[in-house]
Amino acid sequence: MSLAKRNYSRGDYLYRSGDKFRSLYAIHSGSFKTQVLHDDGREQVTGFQMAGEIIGLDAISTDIHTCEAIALESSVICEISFNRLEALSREIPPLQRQIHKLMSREIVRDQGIMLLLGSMRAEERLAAFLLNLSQRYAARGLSPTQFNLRMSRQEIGSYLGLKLETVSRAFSHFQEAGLIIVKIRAIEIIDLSGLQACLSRG
Amino acid sequence: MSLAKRNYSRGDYLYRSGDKFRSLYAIHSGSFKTQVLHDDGREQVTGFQMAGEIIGLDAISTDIHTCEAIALESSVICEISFNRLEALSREIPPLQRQIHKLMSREIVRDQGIMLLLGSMRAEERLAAFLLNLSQRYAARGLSPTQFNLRMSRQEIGSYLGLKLETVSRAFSHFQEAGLIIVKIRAIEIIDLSGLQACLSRG
DNA sequence: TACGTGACTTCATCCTCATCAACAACCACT
DNA sequence: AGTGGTTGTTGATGAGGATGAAGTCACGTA
Repeated sequence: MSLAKRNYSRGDYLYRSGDKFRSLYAIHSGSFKTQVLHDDGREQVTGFQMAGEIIGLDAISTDIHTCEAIALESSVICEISFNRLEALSREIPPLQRQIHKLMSREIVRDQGIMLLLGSMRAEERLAAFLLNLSQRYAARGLSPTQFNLRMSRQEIGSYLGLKLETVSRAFSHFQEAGLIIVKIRAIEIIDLSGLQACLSRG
Repeated sequence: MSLAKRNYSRGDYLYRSGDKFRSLYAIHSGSFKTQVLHDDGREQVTGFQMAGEIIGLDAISTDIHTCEAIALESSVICEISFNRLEALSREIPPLQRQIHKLMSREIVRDQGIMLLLGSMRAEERLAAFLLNLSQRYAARGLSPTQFNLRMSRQEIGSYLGLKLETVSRAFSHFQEAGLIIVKIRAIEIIDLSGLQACLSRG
């Protein structure tokens, strides 16, 4: 297994749309965003990935990357040769199953975002976003209620289908409502269940 | 390989959210919609599938179906045992590669919809939808410019993140602009490149 | 200290799309 | 034909979020 580690700084591309597909990338530390580009220049952030997650699954389909991945901070990446991974997985059924689960999980995640983009309003989207981050930090043994955002308001907006001003206003509104405390990129969640209620209230 | 064929009528469930995962389903003829449900009752159509396409990939992740699939018309389904498919694919590398491509293609498709939902306006969304259908009918040897919609305005709206009234208006507007002719569910595309222009114009 | 820059917030205004409601077309069943 | 139910069209109105511009804050540099 080729497991070469490589460093990336904020803004570095891990791969670009159109690049030939060779490997999957496991985030060893740090975080990335992935985004797709439209002909007319519009871009849509399709996900934020953090340590322990795998990027590059989109490219298996055509052997060409269809989106691009950019480091949000200093990060370390393990490159995984896909040919070797496929070969290995033929000999190790549990590995095969893991790969399938990994890809399926990505499909389920995307469906959740479609639900969010298709039928939630601005503040529900932001609440869902914060709760998702909270869960993922918790799953890594970090605080689920205090963390620093790695991405800008603009990037959050692109991910959630909103303009950055709307994101900014929703943050302010949550703060006024006593749900969170926002200091630019430092977030403290005061009332987790209040945020959850924000979601189910429709 | 268990390839039992089964018939479904309009409205029949192929599987429901929460069902145990056992098989993938290949659509032999007919068409389906898949949708996810939200706690508060909201639902979001995540895709329309037609003959030759595979449904059920979402369930591999947790062994539980996370969305539901419903027949849009009389349809025939081939059920494919996933355990046997995995076993076979260990012996037939090209099959393994096909499965990976299939799942990756689904991820790419979802990213396209995220782009649509996150950054396009109503008429662009409908144009993208019609062009996508057109391509898929063409790929099946059917007319890319004349076809019958299998789904209601409500279902199109749910898929595109719009209300059915907005969908209806967008259809009327395209017709006034001479791009298409709409007779309820019968669509004729008059000006394909005009529809494409509708997209890139932003 | 002064200046410049980039990221975030706030405000006033405008536009798109959702909402509510009335109506028309079509189907299945009497 | 008559009836009710479902689906689609159209119009008037309003709300949510986009837009554009200006203001604030933190930080780096001279």
